[in-house]
Amino acid sequence: MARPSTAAETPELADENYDLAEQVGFIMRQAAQRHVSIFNEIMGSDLTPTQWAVLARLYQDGGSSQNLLGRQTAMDAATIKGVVDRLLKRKLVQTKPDPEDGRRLIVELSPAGVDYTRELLPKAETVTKVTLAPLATNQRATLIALLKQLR
Amino acid sequence: MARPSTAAETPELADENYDLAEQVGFIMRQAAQRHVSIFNEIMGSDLTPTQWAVLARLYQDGGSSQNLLGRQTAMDAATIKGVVDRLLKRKLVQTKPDPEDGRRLIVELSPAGVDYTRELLPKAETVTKVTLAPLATNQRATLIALLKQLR
DNA sequence: GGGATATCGTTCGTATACGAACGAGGACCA
DNA sequence: TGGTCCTCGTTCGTATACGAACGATATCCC
Repeated sequence: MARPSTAAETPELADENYDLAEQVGFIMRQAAQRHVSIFNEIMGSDLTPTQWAVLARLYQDGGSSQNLLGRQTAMDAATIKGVVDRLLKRKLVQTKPDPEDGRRLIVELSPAGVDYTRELLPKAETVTKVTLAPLATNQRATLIALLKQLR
Repeated sequence: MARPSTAAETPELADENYDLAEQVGFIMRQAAQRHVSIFNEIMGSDLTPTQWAVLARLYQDGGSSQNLLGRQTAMDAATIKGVVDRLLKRKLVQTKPDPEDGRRLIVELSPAGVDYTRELLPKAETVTKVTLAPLATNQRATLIALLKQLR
């Protein structure tokens, strides 16, 4: 490892083997960036990956409370609120109070949201396909299995 | 796949096999979230993963122009500017104009930044270790090799 | 020399991400 | 019944992320 020009010359050899470019976190961030880039190309820039996650989850399993929806799509309460608000503004989603629990807000797809989601499903499948294109078929299953263990 | 309550009943069976929870992008986002969470626990909340990436890169290879530094740490020009600005405010980094190119701003570690980075190196190694802890040794190399193909 | 082209750093706007704090509502038990 | 504790949704502040546009500077090539 090269020394920075301003470094005092007391190299602790024990740490000289740290290479940023070899750390999982850094590599994973780059892979995720490429994925988002592919997503934007294919899905169009008017929908983000997190917004799509919400639509897809609601399409699969119907409405749920806002916080639960956030858990199902890997967003905390503050983040899911912003996403739902933006989907509400576009009328892809609608909300209503939960009659059984005064704290809860039920979020579900609007009819327009259902149509919109259904139209985008083939593109979403393409996103996954293109993202995994550099890998051989058996490698794709391996990668997904390994990533699942890191959740 | 369950139908959303507001869906018209015209299932296109071709798309019924899309499951959000099985898409690489979604799984990768969750794995990245866990990694960041581990990072924050170990490194302390006063430094972010991207800020660390900048410090580590400068420590390894010395100063470089701001945009090049961004490329090396996987950030675009707008993002790297914000990160450098915040590191400047903490005096972990210093800048100077490039005498050979009037457009360039050279960014390098300050002496305090060198010390700070060197102290954190062992913790950074721990972050990688803990992140990969759920995997067997041979699986770790496999995962990294696969992720590298997705950049 | 000078014009076309490219790069550099900056700024703006929008969208995640998430910690922290808050009030309202619900569950539980003494 | 009343108190304690938890969950829910909301808001604030900070930090990535990145597209788009801009002016300043370099480079290339006729």
